Amino acid sequence: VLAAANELLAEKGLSAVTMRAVAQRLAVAPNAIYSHVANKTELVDEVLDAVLAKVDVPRVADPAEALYELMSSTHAVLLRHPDLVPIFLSRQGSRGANAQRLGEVMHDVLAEAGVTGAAAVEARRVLIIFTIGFAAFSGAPRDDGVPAAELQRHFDSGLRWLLSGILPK
Amino acid sequence: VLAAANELLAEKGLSAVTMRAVAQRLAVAPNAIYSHVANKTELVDEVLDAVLAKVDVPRVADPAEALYELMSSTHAVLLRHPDLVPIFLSRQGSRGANAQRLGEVMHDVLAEAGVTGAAAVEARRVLIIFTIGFAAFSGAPRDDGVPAAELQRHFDSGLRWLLSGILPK
DNA sequence: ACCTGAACACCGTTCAAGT
DNA sequence: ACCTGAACACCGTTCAAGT
Repeated sequence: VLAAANELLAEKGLSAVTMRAVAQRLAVAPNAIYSHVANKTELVDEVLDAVLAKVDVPRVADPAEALYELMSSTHAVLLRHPDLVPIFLSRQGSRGANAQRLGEVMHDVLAEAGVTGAAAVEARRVLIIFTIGFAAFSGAPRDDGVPAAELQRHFDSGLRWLLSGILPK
Repeated sequence: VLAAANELLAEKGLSAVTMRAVAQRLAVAPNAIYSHVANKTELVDEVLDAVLAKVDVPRVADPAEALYELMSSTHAVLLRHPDLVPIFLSRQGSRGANAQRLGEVMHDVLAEAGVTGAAAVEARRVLIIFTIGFAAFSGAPRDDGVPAAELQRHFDSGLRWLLSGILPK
């Protein structure tokens, strides 16, 4: 079921992931899906978390650089699924297993950099929101002519600004 | 038509803004709406821009403080329409008249602060995305117990970090 | 445990026709 | 210019029933 949903996502985007389409792909009646998943929200949540599995966890010594790479990798993965990103943003609350794993990685790296406690929670939240938010914006269908490379540079700048605000000097 | 759509939004949220519901409120057949609007996307775009009319444009001398207040006001307005925000983020490209007006205000204030040209475009984009992104996250239905005041503080911190990165020292 | 058939209460949109 | 009636091609979800 989850596999079928992910295939549909990869092939035809989020709007093609309907209960009925998933059922059809499995050569089964539409309502049969409800034997495996409570409702569409739950299905989508699982699909979302599956995407996060593709984020690379960096292994570099410098914590500032590790954070930079972690957020860049997340940004890149999200850009490959533009239609998912807005839903990501509205659902976010460390739901899935992969989301939680990434949250812990961030926590550890921040601790290495000397940021702990409430400051770490704050830093993590700001970085996550900035990253997902930027991906949502950049991945949207563009009617203006802004090139992807420029958006990428702006993401970089913003990320650096935040990191230099977050990390102790 | 637009008025009916905005009423529905205010009363019952975005999901209640359907072509059929708007038609019903006007005591008219569903397809009659298509005499006044090309499709649902166009309707929603107009509803979105109407919301932006509520943002206060600050008139304080210090450009740093003006930017802070402008973004805070935008954030506050967006938080009053949580279900709209994800769509905002995915549609953003200076579409509506109000969005454009706010963009120009930001441009002017940045110029006062000595930020012009490509740097101004970059700063504007980063600030807008951060603000909308944070509103999208904060406005989402919370299953975790994070209090609104804490999210507000984190928005503030992030905004200050960005501003100190953006503005010349 | 997993599936089907049938139905309910919806969507956005189009087309031809009326005034 | 603005509306209607009727239809098309969809949705998510539920319920009773079958294996």
